[in-house]
Amino acid sequence: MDNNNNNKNINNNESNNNKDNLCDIDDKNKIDDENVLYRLSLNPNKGGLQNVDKEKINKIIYEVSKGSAFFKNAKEKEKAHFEKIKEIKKKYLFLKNQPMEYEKQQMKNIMNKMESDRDLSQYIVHVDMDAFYASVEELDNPELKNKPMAVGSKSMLSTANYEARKYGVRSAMPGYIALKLCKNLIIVPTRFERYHELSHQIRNIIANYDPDYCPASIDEVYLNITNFLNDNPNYTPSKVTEELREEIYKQTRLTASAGIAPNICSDMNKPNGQTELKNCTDEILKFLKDLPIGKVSGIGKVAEKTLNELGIKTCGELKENMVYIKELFKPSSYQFLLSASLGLGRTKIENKWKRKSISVERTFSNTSEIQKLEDKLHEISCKLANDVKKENLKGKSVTLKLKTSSFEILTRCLTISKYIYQQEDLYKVGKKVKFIYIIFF
Amino acid sequence: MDNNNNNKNINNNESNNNKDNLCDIDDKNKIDDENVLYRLSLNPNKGGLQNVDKEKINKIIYEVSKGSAFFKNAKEKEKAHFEKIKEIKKKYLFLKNQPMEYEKQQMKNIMNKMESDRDLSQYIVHVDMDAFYASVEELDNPELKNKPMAVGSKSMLSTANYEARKYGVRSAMPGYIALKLCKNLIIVPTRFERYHELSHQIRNIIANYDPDYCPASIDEVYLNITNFLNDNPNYTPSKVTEELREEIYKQTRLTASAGIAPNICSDMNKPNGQTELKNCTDEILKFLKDLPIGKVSGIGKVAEKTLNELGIKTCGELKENMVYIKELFKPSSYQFLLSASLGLGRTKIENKWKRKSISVERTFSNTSEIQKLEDKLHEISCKLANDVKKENLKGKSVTLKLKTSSFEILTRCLTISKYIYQQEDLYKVGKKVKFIYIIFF
DNA sequence: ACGCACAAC
DNA sequence: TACTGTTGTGCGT
DNA sequence: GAGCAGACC
DNA sequence: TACTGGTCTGCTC
Ligand SMILES: Nc1ncnc2c1ncn2[C@H]1C[C@H](O)[C@@H](COP(=O)(O)OP(=O)(O)OP(=O)(O)O)O1
Ligand SMILES: Nc1ncnc2c1ncn2[C@H]1C[C@H](O)[C@@H](COP(=O)(O)OP(=O)(O)OP(=O)(O)O)O1
Ligand SMILES: [Mg+2]
Ligand SMILES: [Mg+2]
Ligand SMILES: [Mg+2]
Ligand SMILES: [Mg+2]
Repeated sequence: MDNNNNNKNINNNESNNNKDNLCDIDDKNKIDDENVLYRLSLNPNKGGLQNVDKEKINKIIYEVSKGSAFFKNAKEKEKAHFEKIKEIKKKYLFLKNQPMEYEKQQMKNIMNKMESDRDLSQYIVHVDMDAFYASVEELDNPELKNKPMAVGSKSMLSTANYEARKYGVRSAMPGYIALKLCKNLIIVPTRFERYHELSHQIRNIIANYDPDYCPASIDEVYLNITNFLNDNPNYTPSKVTEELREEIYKQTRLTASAGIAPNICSDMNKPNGQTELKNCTDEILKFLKDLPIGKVSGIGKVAEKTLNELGIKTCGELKENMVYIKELFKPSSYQFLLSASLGLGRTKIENKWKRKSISVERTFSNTSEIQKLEDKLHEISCKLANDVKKENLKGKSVTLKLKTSSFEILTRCLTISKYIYQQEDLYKVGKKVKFIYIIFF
Repeated sequence: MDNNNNNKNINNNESNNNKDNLCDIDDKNKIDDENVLYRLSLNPNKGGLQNVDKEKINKIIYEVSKGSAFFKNAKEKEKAHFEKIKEIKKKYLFLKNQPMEYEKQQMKNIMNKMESDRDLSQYIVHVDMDAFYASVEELDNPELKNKPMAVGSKSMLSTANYEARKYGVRSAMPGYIALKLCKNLIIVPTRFERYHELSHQIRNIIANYDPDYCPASIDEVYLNITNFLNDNPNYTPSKVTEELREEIYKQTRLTASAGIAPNICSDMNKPNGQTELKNCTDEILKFLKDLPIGKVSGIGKVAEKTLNELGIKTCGELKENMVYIKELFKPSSYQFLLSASLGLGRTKIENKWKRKSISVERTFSNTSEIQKLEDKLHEISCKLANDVKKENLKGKSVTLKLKTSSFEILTRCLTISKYIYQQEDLYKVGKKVKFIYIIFF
């Protein structure tokens, strides 16, 4: 499920790939390892605790990662992104030297219009469970409590409890690296069914406050408590949220955090906390003023770096620079950033989620044996057919994804005339797809 | 060594690949297996005996081969060739309906000119050893005599003795197929050094008759006995040739056959025979009249089929059709066919052979493991470096050849700035070369 | 329609 | 020894 | 310069 | 079970 469809790709700028022959001599197309590191876990803006020794942790991560194929791939990606940034910067510097008086006035008008359209009538709450998988594991095995623990395997962790986060252990961190950061880390295997069970339980609780709640992921929900507040005049938004979280805790012994605000960080007071942003423009803008842009959901590490390179580090700075952003980014990205800079989250919650795709993927150790690849194709086609059957689905576009040992990701897609759903058909279409592979280099 | 540089590729016609959208409805692009078989050994025009049960042999070959990857490949090749033939035929039919009076007169003039330029003053002899490798093996192991025997392995035979040829066993036939044709066939492994030894011995004998003899391959030589005849007036060309063959036999106990004629089949009287074509236009043309075109060195199975499809089966017919051939084939092919139709072989023998390329190739069982391919690359680079060293060579263009399990042949070439010759360099360049490979289909 | 880079959890 | 798996977005071609 | 089909032994 | 290995030519792009 993915009801988080706000803006999954805002990295769309106007750098038209005019590879300029005239370019700085000492540019040299080299990317320092340091500039790659930000892609390898530990973004302080994203999930995790603050008070950790960032320097030390990054050093360890770097020592473990450097030279690896994964690191090399990150470096390649970084190099490509660096080129894009160069283009944007150039345009930005040019624009900065323009008066842009008309555009500035225009931007003011746009913002004023949006401001006047701001819907302050709705009370939206965003609830997100704390260290969800890890907390469920602690629930089922209390011995794990107060010990650094993470869910996943030595290859990859899904999440870590807050004890482990003190050491820098995070979601999407390989377990063997996490162990370097915290040698006492306990790694427990994933049990999806159990997490889904509790996820349902939690949603049922939330339904009492808004039957039209909108699940955003396995551990989070958006709900609109405006109706509830009208029906229960003695409640305040904060009180509703407290009660809701308390109710979750009572029934599941799991803690949740919440944000009372349109689309604004519910993780300000994590874990087991909540933050209210009054439905009031001034307070929202004050909150945003110094909020690092990377905190905004939809701005990932790449977009964050792009903006940082333009000198934009906070949402306040973003707002100030929207005149330029309008010129530098494609319309949809600009629109998203504009909304973000004004703190305009959705005030309408829709829960009519309809699946658009279904997929199975497996990572396996490097091989050059076609037979092994075919075996894998068979394996995933079986699982996929099974999953498809469960939901009575059918599809007519099949994408085969291949990740090389250098972490390059290739996809090949084939759209066929009739809908299919059976394993044999999926496998057959998968086999039809061709990957071009280069031998030797 | 290859001093046989007459015409190694005459399959160059004027079919400009105009793939016509308008084409016979029942054409269907299908090639019957029967039309593929001619590519799989047993071309009666080429080496071998005549009086064999061609039908039966072809049936056995077909039964063993059909369905194999090799056969499928031959079929693909045939399909492509079929398209070419279609184009040529279409043009041919068009031309046949033209008066072509000017062209016919022009052709007569050309032929008359060539005829008057014909050099009948030189006596050229072409000596070719009988079943060379096999005869050497019989020489060294007389037990093999009078038994069907071939040289090579179960995978591939280089040649067969005349006893084996009665069963249809031929050069370039896989040993395991040959065994189906002749279950008592003895297959002995190849011993190149030994054949080369005898080859030298034979050449030394020939040098007595023409010190400027020209080796055309390991077992054959062109020599010009004109000087010898002048110096020894009591000899006739036939007598010289007989003496020469007798001398070879005396000194090596190996039989040779010979043709006394400019470039005309020395295998008319194989084995252990000789044929003289008088230096006289009429006799030459009479000989050519009914000679199947496939007998001509330079006309392989593909060119033979092309011509056959035009109704041209003999050199006589070829001569009659040269007006059309001139239009249908590219200049160099036309030139070659014209000379062939008139029986104009080279009357100048050159022995200034200079190597143009040197290569090593190995066939191995199918693999999709890069490591194995790299190992093979290493192996052949070692052998190549060794061979290169022996002749003190160096080169700056490296071609890597890859044969797939479906017998598709791919080559990739890389020309570098400086000359190389060491194994390490050869290997390195080989590794630089890239093959594009398609996974799954 | 396809392939890619990014994003979130 | 070892860097996930699922869903979705927007853009360029 | 590069890649392919065809040829010969 | 299994369809070679070495050298060269001409065409096309
Ligand atoms: N990169 C990932 N890969 C796989 N599973 C993930 C990943 N990130 C998160 N998950 C899973 C495990 C998490 O417990 C669950 C919810 O994610 P999320 O809410 O972002 O973090 P969390 O609930 O573990 O901690 P937090 O207290 O920060 O919310 O989704
Ligand atoms: N296709 C081949 N592959 C590898 N080696 C070959 C091939 N054809 C011939 N040879 C080798 C083995 C032969 O004995 C030698 C001389 O070839 P060639 O003169 O054509 O046949 P031959 O000498 O075996 O019989 P013939 O009596 O017909 O001349 O070259
Ligand atoms: Mg959470
Ligand atoms: Mg979450
Ligand atoms: Mg011979
Ligand atoms: Mg020969």
